Amino acid sequence: MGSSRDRPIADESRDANDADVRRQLIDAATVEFARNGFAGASTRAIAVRAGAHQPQINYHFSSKEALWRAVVDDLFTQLSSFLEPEGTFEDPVDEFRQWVLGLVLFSAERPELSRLIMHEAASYNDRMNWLVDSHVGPYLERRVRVWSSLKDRGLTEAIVDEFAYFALIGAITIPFCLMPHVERVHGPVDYDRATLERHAEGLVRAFLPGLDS
Amino acid sequence: MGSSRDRPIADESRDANDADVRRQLIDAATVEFARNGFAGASTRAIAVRAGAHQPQINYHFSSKEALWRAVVDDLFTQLSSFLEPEGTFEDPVDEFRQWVLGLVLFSAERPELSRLIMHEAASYNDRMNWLVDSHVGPYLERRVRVWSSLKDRGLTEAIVDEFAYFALIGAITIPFCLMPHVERVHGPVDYDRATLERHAEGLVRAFLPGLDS
DNA sequence: ACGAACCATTATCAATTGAACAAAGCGAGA
DNA sequence: TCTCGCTTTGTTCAATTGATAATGGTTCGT
Repeated sequence: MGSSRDRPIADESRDANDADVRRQLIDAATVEFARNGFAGASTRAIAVRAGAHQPQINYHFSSKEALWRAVVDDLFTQLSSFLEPEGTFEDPVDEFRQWVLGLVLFSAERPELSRLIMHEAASYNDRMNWLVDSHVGPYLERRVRVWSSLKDRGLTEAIVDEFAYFALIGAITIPFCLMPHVERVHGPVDYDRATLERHAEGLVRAFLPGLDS
Repeated sequence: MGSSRDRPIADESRDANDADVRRQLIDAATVEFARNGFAGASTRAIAVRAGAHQPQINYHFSSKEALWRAVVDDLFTQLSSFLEPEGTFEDPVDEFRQWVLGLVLFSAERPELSRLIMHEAASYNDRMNWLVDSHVGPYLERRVRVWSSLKDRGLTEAIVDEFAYFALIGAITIPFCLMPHVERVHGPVDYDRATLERHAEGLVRAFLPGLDS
């Protein structure tokens, strides 16, 4: 254990250390939580992956739960950078299209967020309540409103309204959520920007047949 | 469902007891595994929910893992009863439509299967390997073949091929997988057969715009 | 140079986990 | 009635969990 293999810091890093451990811990926790869920991820496994020691988790974050929330905060920050403009659209179709594309690109790059949510979303626990209250809630309401607006224009597919948003979320994220399986079936897949854009546009047209371009 | 939940054996049950404990344990484990994942579900919580004792799990099943596999076997048995005909179709469109409807109806009644899979599918572990090898594998290949067949006829939406099946699976199951959230947003939803049929048809037409009925 | 604040590191805690074991209960057949 | 096989029940174990305490070292302000 005492070897230099698991040493957390390189010799050159003097003060980079400060926030660096936090960063390493968050990145490691993102992987572990996304793979194994909250209960399945142990703080020791996270620490090993981060090249740190287990008590450092309780030092830099107050608890395992707080680390989990920090991971989610971090992922949603990254997500928002993919959905940047957000609200500057006049045409709901443009907004819808931009949102689908942004979510596709984000899910391809960071499938961890969807995986993390899927682990918690099967029931209502404290973590899920926090997630809905502090992140998903208002965001989701806006999406529902855009969908209503599109429906009023007669553009939407005849999917049951209550399910439309979640069906779309599923269609967008599940292929990336289950990427190991996609590749098991189809072999390695490459996600050039062009392919992802084509995919996003396909989904838009599937859910908005009224566009009939 | 069982009326006497907190009692392991009803007084009347003489030999019904034999397989009854197995049944109770599987039902309880289905709930616990679906809610909390494999790691998050404890054998003690399962036993309490089943009105049984924790060591009975290792007696009737050899291990927690074996119980999990029994749960999955049970759920797939129920699924197959929803997708009954399976292979008697000449027209791939009929087969596709029947499959979507079956999966919608099943997911509405037993969202546990999708939830259970979502918990495991984020990475490849022993459980996921077993699940793919013994249940999902050939089933999935058939779906991919049907999709190819539909694509050859120019019926499919221009979704990236490798993602089509998984996007559809996501669109079908996620609304039921995340039912607590659907109801949090839209209030209680009722799943009359008619509504579910309408929903399934909407999804079919979304992914097969070539039908343009 | 001194001490204070910060952080890494080791060791250890109580609680919970899945599993194992032994003994008792119980029904059926000889 | 007695015995045998299956099941239940109570207890216990080793391992793992998240968290804390204690110690040591480094950096910076004064």
